Order: sequence, then structure tokens, then C-alpha cells
Amino acid sequence: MNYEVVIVDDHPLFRAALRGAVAATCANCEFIEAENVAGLFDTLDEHPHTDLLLLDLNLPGAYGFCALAHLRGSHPQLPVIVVSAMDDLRTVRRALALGAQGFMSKSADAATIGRNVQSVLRGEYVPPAGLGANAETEADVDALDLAQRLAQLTAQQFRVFGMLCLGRLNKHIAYELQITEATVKAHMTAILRKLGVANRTQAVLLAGRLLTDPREIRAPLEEIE
Amino acid sequence: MNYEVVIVDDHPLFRAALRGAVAATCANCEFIEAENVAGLFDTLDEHPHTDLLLLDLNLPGAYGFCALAHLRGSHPQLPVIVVSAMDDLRTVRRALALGAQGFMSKSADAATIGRNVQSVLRGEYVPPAGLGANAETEADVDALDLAQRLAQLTAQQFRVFGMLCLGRLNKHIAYELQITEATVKAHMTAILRKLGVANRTQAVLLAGRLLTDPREIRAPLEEIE
DNA sequence: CCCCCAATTCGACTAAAGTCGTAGTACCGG
DNA sequence: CCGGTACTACGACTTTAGTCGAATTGGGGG
Repeated sequence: MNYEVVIVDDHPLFRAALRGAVAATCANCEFIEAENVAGLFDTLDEHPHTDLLLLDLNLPGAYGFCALAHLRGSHPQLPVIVVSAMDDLRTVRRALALGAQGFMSKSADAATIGRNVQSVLRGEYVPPAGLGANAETEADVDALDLAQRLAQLTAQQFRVFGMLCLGRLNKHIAYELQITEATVKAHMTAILRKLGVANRTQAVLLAGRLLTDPREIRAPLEEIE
Repeated sequence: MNYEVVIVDDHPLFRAALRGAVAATCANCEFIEAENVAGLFDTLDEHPHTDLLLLDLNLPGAYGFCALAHLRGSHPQLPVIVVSAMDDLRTVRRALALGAQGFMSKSADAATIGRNVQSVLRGEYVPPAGLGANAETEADVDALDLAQRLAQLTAQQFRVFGMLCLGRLNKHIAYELQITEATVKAHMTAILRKLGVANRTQAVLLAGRLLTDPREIRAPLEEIE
């Protein structure tokens, strides 16, 4: 069969490697590539019948998780496999919580990659082996909680939320979605409620915590004085 | 001339070495030393006319970045040179983003250190030489540009910006700073101009790109009154 | 078939955010 | 002493954000 596979990564070499690994197990695959989030959505507009998306999380601007959230709204049916250099438990959980059908470390070998892609193309759900074995740290719970709040959003609300994360005005969001500003505001109210925040600024801050590199978290703050 | 220079580092030997390197180019410098963040703020209270602070980032507990953020609020006009064992690009640009006037690697030689200190004492902005030389990616230039925009903020504007990054309303910021909401809005307008963005949501997004984890800047700024 | 529920949409209203002009103050060089 | 400059502060407007109530649509059960 003929599959359309979109690959998003900012490193041309890695895109090529990924393409090679998938092609080895899928002779008739057609590949489309993008190197950033903007390019990704352009590509999806041009190829509405994409069968699979391989998404790197560490894109320029670090909007990987936001893009994933946005995808849930704009292309709910499109299976996504997250390909990330960071493969710690927290990152994996957040990616899966945001609706990724699969997760692969960048250090995975070609055979594993090909196998996972095949599985997802068949409609399977492919979390990495070993997930669920480890105990949850407090940070994990926090991130999961956040992701689950995001998961409550409806499709349209996800689209609004995605543009909110780009700093757009309600007016612009309304124009993009072909609806009235009043409607955008209504969605915004629902989003704020579901995320448990008071205004759009706090919503963006909350989204920023999803983009946070867990390894960077430093010690608590009381002892400063 | 007589400069008061505060040196903060937890290793006595390194403090001595730093003192020697600076003294070689600044005969009349008076040195005050502290070995942790608490000692730093005590010292600054006792010596309110300090001309320069040499701050190690790798203090016990890794509160270096927190301290830097706190300093911008409590002692906005005090020039700070960050001295760090970690001199990767990410660390450098975060330090500069938080308002450091200079950055030196701990592996720098005495002559370089003395020269940089002299430059900063003259009011110059001294990012490390390596930053311009080996940092050619678009993201790096972007980050430096953003850091310099942040450095344009006045003391009061920085306080407002800090609370903005907590998601506070203008009303609350006004209450905290003991000024009118109208004044907060005026500061906000200036902040948005200097950062080159259109509204507070975009300002928060911009901050998120520089300060990977907003929680690091959060606490110190909360303690400013 | 009808009812219920959820999603989407919108208009009218209130609250918050942001702009513009202006004024006081402190500081610096001539 | 005086003019320029930068920071801070505020009031009056205009624009944007957010809430509330309500109408519409498109499915599932009973």
C-alpha cells in the first residue's frame, strides 16, 4: 500500500536517517519533510491525507509539545509518533498524554523504528517498553495533570489554544478560524475554566511548563534570603 | 580610584585567585567576600555603595540564577559579572538575560578577567568573546538579542515584568508596588515597546524562550516589596 | 420519534489591558 | 544656574479580554 509519511525535524541528516529506517520496512511510502512547526502545518494543508507524522519535540523555538497539542485540534485523526532526543519518563508521559500514538527515542536503532512505524500504521498504540514500571515523581504527576487538563479541550478549543500559544489576538484567531470574535472569546472562557486559570497570560504560563526541560529544574526557592 | 568589589564564591581559594586577578589591574580596589547567597545580601546591606559584584553561579544549592533575578529587583543598578564553571551557551545567555553585565568562564586567564572587570566598571556590557565567535546559529543570535532587550528595562519596569511573568493582573501589581494601576499600565507599555511585542501574552511567551523554567525567576521576584 | 447532552456559535454587557499626553523629580554637563 | 534627559507617576480615553445568557446543530438512548 501507499502511505504518506510526514517527517518533522530541524536536522536534515536525521530526517534522512529516519526516512531510511522507515523505507526499509515500507517500500511504497512517500515522504514529505518539514523542518519546523510552521512548515509542518503548511505541509499538512498541502497533503490532507497524510497517514503518519513523525514529530521531533526539540524543534527551534521548542514548541514541540504545543505543536502536538495543536495537532490534536487540527488533525485529530492523524497518528503521531514522537521522536525525541530526550526519552526520560516524564517526557514520554507528556507526549502520550497529549495524544501521541507512539514514542521513540532518537537513540533507537533502525529496526526498532521501522517496526514501531509499521505498528502505528496498523493503528496500534506504541508506548516505549518499560513505561508504567517506574514510580511517579511529583513532577510527573504535575505534568500528567497538566496534560490531562489539556486533553479535556474540544477540537475547536485546541485550535484556539494553539493560536493563543502563538500570542495571537482573539481577533486574529477569529479570522483564522472563520468565526466571530465573540465565539473565540466563548472558547477562551471554556479553555481558561478547563485549565483552571484566570486569564490568557496564565494559560500561556501553564503551557510553558509543558515545554520545560525537566532536567533543568533546580532546587526550591525558600533559602534565597 | 576606589572601587568596592564584592566576590561571591564558595571556594576560598578561587575567591583569592579572583581577587588577585582583579587587583592586578585595579590597585585601589577594596574587596568584600561572601561564600553563599545569604552572605551576599547581608554584605550588600552593609555596603550599599558596591561598584561591582562577581557572582559564581554554582553556589551550594545552585541558587545562582535565583540570586541574579533577585538582584535585578533589589539592586538594579549594581553591575554583576557572572563567573561560572559552566560556560555553555545556554548558561551564558540565561545569565545575560537576567541582567548580568558580563560573563566570564572560570577557565579564563587572569589578564582576561582583569580586562573584563575594568570594562564593566566603565559601564560596558561584556558578553564572553566566545559567544560572538562560535555562536552562529539563528537561535543564539535571537537569544542574545532578547537578553539585551531585557537589559533595557529600568528597575521598576523589571519588577513589573517579574510579576507579569507570574500571571498577575495590573491591579495586583499596582498593589504590590504601591502605585496606581495607571502607572503599571504605563510601565507595561514601555516594557512591551522595549521587548518589541504587542501585548503581555507575547511578552510572557518571549520570557519563556529565555528562561526555560519560569519557576526559577518566580520565587525571588515574589519576595521583592 | 422525542429528549437530552455536548459542541459550537453569537450578541450584549462588564472588566481588564493598553495608548497618549502631561507633570514632577533627580541627575548631569555646560 | 539652566537646559536636557531619563525615570517615575498619573488621568482620560480607546481597544481588547472575558462573562453571561441564549440559540443552533448533530448525535445517541429511551
